[in-house]
Amino acid sequence: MDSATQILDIAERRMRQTGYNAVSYRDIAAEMGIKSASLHYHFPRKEDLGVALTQRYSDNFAGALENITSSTPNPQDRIRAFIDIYSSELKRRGLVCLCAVLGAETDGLPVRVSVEVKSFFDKNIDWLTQQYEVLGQDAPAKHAKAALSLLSGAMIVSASSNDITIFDAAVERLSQDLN
Amino acid sequence: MDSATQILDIAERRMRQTGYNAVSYRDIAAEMGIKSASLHYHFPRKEDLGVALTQRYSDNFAGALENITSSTPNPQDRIRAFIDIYSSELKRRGLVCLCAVLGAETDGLPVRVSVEVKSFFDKNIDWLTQQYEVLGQDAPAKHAKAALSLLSGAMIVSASSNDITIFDAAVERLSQDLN
DNA sequence: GTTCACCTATCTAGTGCTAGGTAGGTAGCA
DNA sequence: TGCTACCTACCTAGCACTAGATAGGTGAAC
Repeated sequence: MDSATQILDIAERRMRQTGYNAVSYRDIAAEMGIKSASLHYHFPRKEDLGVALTQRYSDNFAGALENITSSTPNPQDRIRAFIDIYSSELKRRGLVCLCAVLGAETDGLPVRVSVEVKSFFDKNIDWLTQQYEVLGQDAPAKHAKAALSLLSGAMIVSASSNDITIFDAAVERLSQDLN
Repeated sequence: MDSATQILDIAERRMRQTGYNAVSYRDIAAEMGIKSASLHYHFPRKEDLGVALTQRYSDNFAGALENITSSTPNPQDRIRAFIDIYSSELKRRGLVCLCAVLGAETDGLPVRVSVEVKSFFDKNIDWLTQQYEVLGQDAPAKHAKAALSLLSGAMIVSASSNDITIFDAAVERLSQDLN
């Protein structure tokens, strides 16, 4: 596999577990079996790694949303598919959304990284707003903001408490709107 | 003011903005106008500071919940008062709940600190569960878990996006259950 | 005259980051 | 084909700096 991709994969997993500042080039390099100096060949500064990471994450997510939009006509099913993205990541890999984690330490991030995080939230809210609009919800934007907040918070509290029933309760709550 | 209290105050504010790992003894000491070595007199290890911080935060919160319980008979009003605690901190001081922030970086915290964070969430959920139970909600525990998740996530997303309407949407959503 | 709250000075470990080097591969050209 | 030039992806070595942490000293307050 491509080294840059491997670096991003490892950094992403670690940052989703511990946050941005707890992850070091040395840790990543050690896991890869190379020297930390070599990481700077691919990502000159840690900030560059952070930006590449959040952009890739955001792009992948946007792609997934496009797939849902084109393959799923029903807005209820679309929202269920949206929830499933977060759900499967948490249940299969035990990982919280990267941007939810980084969002919690916003003021401790390089500005370029926090800008990407904010942009990720924007895109999510916009997409959800569209779905709730089609669904005929009054105040679809409010619904979207609350839905994203609920999912983000549920991942964090659930992972931190090591209690998946917290996340499940949040999903159940969101699903009730769809009937 | 007592130095230990002052240290805790500064550390709390900074950690609620940037997370645990981005806060250093030097930063805190500089803001106080003393040397970083002096901090170790009050809190020998950073882990000790983290534990004291989360315990104080958790105790203060538990006290506030007791006050609400004894002074407010109506469960609807109790939940509104609960929401107001988070709301006023975010709106007046721009600060996210300490444990929501630390919860996001759980695996990057000293274990004793993450245990306190988990305990904070437990207490919140227990108290909310009681209120929803009195309210006659079916599945009060699920309601409580979703409510805490929603508030925690809304603080993070709202602060990170610098958009208070996100938090407001969450509060509105929670308030609708109470009518 | 002991305790308290701080200091100076220093340590070890670890951070991001850079300089300079090199093995092995690729492309252009005589 | 063989030579030259360049590139990729690492390496060793070490820089400057910051982290938390410690030992031992000082002056004021009780």
